[in-house]
Amino acid sequence: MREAILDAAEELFSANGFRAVSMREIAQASGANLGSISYHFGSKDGLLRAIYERHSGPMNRRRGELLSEAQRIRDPDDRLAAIVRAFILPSFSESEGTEGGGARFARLRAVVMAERHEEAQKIIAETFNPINHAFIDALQACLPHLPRADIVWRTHFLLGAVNYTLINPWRVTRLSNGDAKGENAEEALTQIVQAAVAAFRAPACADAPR
Amino acid sequence: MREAILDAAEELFSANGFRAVSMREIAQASGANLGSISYHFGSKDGLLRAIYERHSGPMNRRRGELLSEAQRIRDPDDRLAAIVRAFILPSFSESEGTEGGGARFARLRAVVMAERHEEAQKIIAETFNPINHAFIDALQACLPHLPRADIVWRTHFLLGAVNYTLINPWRVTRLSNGDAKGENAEEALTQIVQAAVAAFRAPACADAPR
DNA sequence: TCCGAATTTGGACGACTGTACAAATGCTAG
DNA sequence: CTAGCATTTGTACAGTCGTCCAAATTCGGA
Repeated sequence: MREAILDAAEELFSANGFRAVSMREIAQASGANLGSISYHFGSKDGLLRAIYERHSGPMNRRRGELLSEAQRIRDPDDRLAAIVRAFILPSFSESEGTEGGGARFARLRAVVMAERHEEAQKIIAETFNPINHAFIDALQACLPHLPRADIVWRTHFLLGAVNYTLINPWRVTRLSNGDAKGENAEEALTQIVQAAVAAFRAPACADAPR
Repeated sequence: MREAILDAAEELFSANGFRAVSMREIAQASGANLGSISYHFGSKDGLLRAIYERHSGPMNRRRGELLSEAQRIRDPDDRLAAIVRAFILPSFSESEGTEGGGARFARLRAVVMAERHEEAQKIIAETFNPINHAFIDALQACLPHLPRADIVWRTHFLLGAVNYTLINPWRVTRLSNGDAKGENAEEALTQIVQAAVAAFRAPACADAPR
């Protein structure tokens, strides 16, 4: 039952946000009793924490593997693209870790992050800061001329683009009159990698003419 | 009093999200009575709509001016940078329209957008689609070789980067150990323009090698 | 089979939510 | 001054919320 609750909660949170979903909705969707959720997770925050704990391990392991795989590439240009891809791939892949949906968990993180929920902010920082720094280091190695601050800014933008796409997949579809398909993970991935690599290759901000 | 309520609601919504803020908090923060809010705006959704109506006019007029100003630039490269700047400048400028805070309203939009609130989604689409298309057209004129779908994708990423920065200004500060300052609007603006211009100049995705 | 631990159940709790409305007040035009 | 409209006030309502708990149930090992 514990797993069913986690599944349902994850699905509902990722679709509607943390605050908007009630414990009773989760209970109904999972077929569990309201009290059972309290029994297993103590509180609503505890439930959220459990969701994070279920995913963060496998996800970060996966990202670590992809990163070190990418770092083995000799050519710096190819390497840069591979690192960017490794950085965001798990957020778009359907199956990951425990069960079907690294994308679902990524969408959950994006939505919860936007809600500025204190507990979540803390969990996210704890869980993702180390691996984020590893990626920044890898990018710095590809772009030795670039100040670290600029790299941080651009990874930040990259994450923002990913999150925005995950939160509103249909937006790009509607804005292009169906020409671009935002719900297509493959297309989103190639588009974002293409754009991000170019952004990383841009000259440093300090060097830019005003 | 009406104005005070709008001010307080805007501040609270932009800081904590729509659902997380109660009518009573708004009443207390604005010094108004709970019933007065219902009297002036009918409902909580009505209040949100009033906030949008207060800002969207001046903001879109401003963006339109900045856009046509940018479009007068001859050199396509300079023009591209100017258009990108015009696209996002109102989201970072402190004073705009009625009173102090285009940034506040932009943050509100970002937060509310992430909450997937139906009413808000509708208002945003109505209000911002036309001007968004105008910007896409202007970008297309700078980049005639690029498929329109790619341009839509990249403006989408641009918006995601802007929103993410507005929602979590401190993130980039913490991630760079204070080297980059996310709360500094000036710095954020130059960094994002630099990155976005490079992204727009990237070759089309269809032409990219796999 | 039976005991004890783990889990599920249904209901209750107080706190909080958005909304509605009559009564009181403020204010302006005649 | 006063009639009439605009606004504010206080309160009540019907729900929903997260949390808690005693009783009932399930289940695995001795």
